Amino acid sequence: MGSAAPEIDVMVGGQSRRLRRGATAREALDGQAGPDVVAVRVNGRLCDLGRPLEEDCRVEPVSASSPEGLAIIRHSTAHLMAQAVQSLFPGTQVTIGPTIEDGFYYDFAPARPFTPEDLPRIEARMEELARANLAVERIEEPRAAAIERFRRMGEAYKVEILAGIPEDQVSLYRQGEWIDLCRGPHVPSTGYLKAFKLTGTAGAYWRGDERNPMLSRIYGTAFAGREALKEHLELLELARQRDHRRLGRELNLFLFDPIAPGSPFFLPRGTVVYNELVAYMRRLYKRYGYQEVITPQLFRNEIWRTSGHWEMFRDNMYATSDAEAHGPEPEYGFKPMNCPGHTYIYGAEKRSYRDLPLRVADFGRLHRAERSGTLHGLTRVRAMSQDDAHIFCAPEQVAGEIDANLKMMRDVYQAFGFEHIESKVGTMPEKHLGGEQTWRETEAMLEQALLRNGLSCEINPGEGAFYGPKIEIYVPDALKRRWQLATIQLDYNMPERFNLTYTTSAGAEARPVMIHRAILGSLERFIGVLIEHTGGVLPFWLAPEQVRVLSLSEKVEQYASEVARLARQAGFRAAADLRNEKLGFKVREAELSKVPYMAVVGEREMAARSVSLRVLRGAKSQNLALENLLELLKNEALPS
RNA sequence: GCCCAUGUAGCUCAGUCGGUAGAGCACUUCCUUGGUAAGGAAGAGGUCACGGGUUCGAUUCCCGUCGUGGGCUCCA
Repeated sequence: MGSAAPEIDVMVGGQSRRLRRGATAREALDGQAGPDVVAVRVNGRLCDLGRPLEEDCRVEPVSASSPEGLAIIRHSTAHLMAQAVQSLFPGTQVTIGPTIEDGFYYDFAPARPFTPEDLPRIEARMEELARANLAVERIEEPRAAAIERFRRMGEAYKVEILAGIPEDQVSLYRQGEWIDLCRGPHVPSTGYLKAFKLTGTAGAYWRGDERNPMLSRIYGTAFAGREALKEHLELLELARQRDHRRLGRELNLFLFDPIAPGSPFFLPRGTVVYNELVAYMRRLYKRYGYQEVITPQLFRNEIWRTSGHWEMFRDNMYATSDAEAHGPEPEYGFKPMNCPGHTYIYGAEKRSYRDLPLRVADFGRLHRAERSGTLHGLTRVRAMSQDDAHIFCAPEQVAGEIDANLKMMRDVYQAFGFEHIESKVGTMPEKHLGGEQTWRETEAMLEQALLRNGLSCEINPGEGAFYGPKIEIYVPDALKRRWQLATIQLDYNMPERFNLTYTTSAGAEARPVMIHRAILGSLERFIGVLIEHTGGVLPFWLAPEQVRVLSLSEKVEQYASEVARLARQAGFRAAADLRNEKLGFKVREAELSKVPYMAVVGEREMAARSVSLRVLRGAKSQNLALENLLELLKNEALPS
């Protein structure tokens, strides 16, 4: 093009303006940039407010409360934190500091790791720097110059990052004396950062690789205003109160003891929930044509060698020997999955196409040697059961089976009130069996299945199982945290390794396909998620105690016992609280134990053979004749 | 497994600048027989996670082990 014209056309808010070339985005907005505008989009690309405009373009303001604006605020707050850290702890190197879902972090290589006590100091320095309202200035310079600059500053990690950047020109951001390599954009000055909070410290490997040095990470969050920050912190507090580990103890559902790390003890109440979930799945299995089996816990290692677990999954397995063992090598492995065992059931008979699809379900107990640092309540355990099943089918039946599974999954999640599920396809991991060709084909089949069923389909690279790609279903709980529960995995390897065959209608020998699937996932994790989703207020059909009869005085003890007995005889889990306590006390305890129905009986009720029924979290009570009470309970729906 | 923090009664937590510990709730007994979220009193309950070290003396300081919590990594 020829020599640049001195003026350019800039579209702002639907109006075109002539501006001199090199005018800043802020000038283009001309007063439309209120105090909550933190950046702009120039032809759709996010830029600093101070960005000079070099050609005809469209400029739109980005407000602090928009998702992009919020991300910019958080990113700038990460910089502010790094500046504070380096001024308080000279010699600390910076590495990276991205924004994350509800905040940001910055990883440092400090002289000593940070502790929680350091956070208030850092926060105070951040406040100072924000009050100083330092201008945030973008600098562009050649990559070589930047490398030299950071080398002189002693920032080895930044030099390493720069070495991996392909562009010749890089951007830096300066606020006060402090400077950092960054793509931007950022807020115009530190005074824009008004609402932030440092939330924790953690160790984190450089570039997420455990072979690299451990860095020291500080997490924080930031919002456009103090009000939004406060709301966020309140949500965190709410999440803390709903923590399933806390509720599990308070509601007497389960306990953990150091005697068996990562392995829950389900107490009588928790066991009711557990068993009701299994009963529910069994009803679905009947409808969807599954057969349940019980298989061994401990297998000779031969099975794990054949399945590939010995090669791919050994780190996660417990092994043992029996009394006759001679060498030091363990001869048996506890099953971490049910699939290899199920291949023996398949292979125990000569199979024909008429047997397929063969759907084999198993609630068997699994053990996995999870690393100690990963254990977390019920959501990450070493001993668990899954609503596991393996479908052996002909290749042409795969699509139909996956569809049926996705349908069953929807039934289940609807029953628990989980909405807005998210689905992904986990693709070939580094450690895998089989050829890449098959992997790519089966990955495509799963993607198509999701799309066909109107589900979203993100790719989760390298997250498949070692024997095949998988559909992962994530469910958000009431506090918008996402958990992976269901999975559908497509496997062409296991049938091959165990040499499974069937006779086709044409009389030929063919190889079946194996589909591994679970809907609740592990019962342990599901119960944990369900507790957090419901805050411990489980649906009636899962409630460990469905009705509690509260006696008002000794005079009605017998009648109270009778009411509870009648409810039990009608098939409900009911108990009578006959203790020598006031009614208010008993009501409080029943409320805290989340019992769905409280039947209060005093002398009036005894005389009328009725109860005064109080519903959990309902202040009002209602007088009901005994028959009507039982009728009401019977109408409490089971999930379809 | 790695980094940081942490471990005191069943639970939630005080406390001991080194001289072997305390509250509330829960539990037991007694009094109270009470109408919809805590009636009163008394009692019992702890090798201060475990193992070493320093010290006249360690629950307290140091080291290690185990557990737990927040992350990293891994995964249902």
